[in-house]
Amino acid sequence: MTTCKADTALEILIGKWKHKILFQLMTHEVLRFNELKRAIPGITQKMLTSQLRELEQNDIIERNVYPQIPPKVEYSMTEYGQSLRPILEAMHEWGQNHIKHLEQAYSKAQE
Amino acid sequence: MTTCKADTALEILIGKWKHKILFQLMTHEVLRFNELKRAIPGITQKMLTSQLRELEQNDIIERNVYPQIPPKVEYSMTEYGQSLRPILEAMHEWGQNHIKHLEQAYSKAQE
DNA sequence: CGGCATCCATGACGATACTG
DNA sequence: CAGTATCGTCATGGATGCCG
Repeated sequence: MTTCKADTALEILIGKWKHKILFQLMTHEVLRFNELKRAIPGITQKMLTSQLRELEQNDIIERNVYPQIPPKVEYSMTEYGQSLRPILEAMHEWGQNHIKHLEQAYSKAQE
Repeated sequence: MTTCKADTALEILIGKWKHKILFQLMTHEVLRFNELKRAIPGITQKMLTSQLRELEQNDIIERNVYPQIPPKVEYSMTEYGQSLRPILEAMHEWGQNHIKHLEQAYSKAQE
């Protein structure tokens, strides 16, 4: 416990977009490339592609290519990827609470 | 739940060092500047200082200055900061498991 | 549709030196 | 002891254009 292995988890979640991608895939089961792109405002194709590749390499998500024209590629979480769910949800919850916390701190500063 | 507030939590944890600092403070209650520096190999003074400042601004840690020569500054987690503990621990645990997962994937690749 | 290749800006991070 | 201050770097992320 003296050494910190949270690095490993953070390495996978870090990046401006990865957790957002995972959130979409946690709530949608299966999504196509452009569905993800639409669901995540501001992300560029390049970023979406690279982040998906990294998540795929880490066995967090699965990439399914349908060899047809026009191409169709579906992304979904792997069973292993599901193990991240509690962490993501905990962070999500904590984040929401933190916003309240900030508001409280702000109103106290106004007194 | 459609929007992802995990951002907020990640913003606080992101950075190469913040989670390591928090881990030390989670396991040690109170630490002085140089104690932290020694406990986290590779970190520079500049990084330690800046990361501590950011955590302090987010009300995660507390900074206690003893006005004396030589100076003495102690850092500890705030009560609010303790709310991050479950997340850090979950990530730590997940990280350890992930290492095993990688080893399994590797040995399978060898078959 | 779902990419990849290229170029470019920014800022996170680091090395080093100095200070009350 | 616990910091600033300054400067340099390199990776991350972003904009754009082309392709099967």
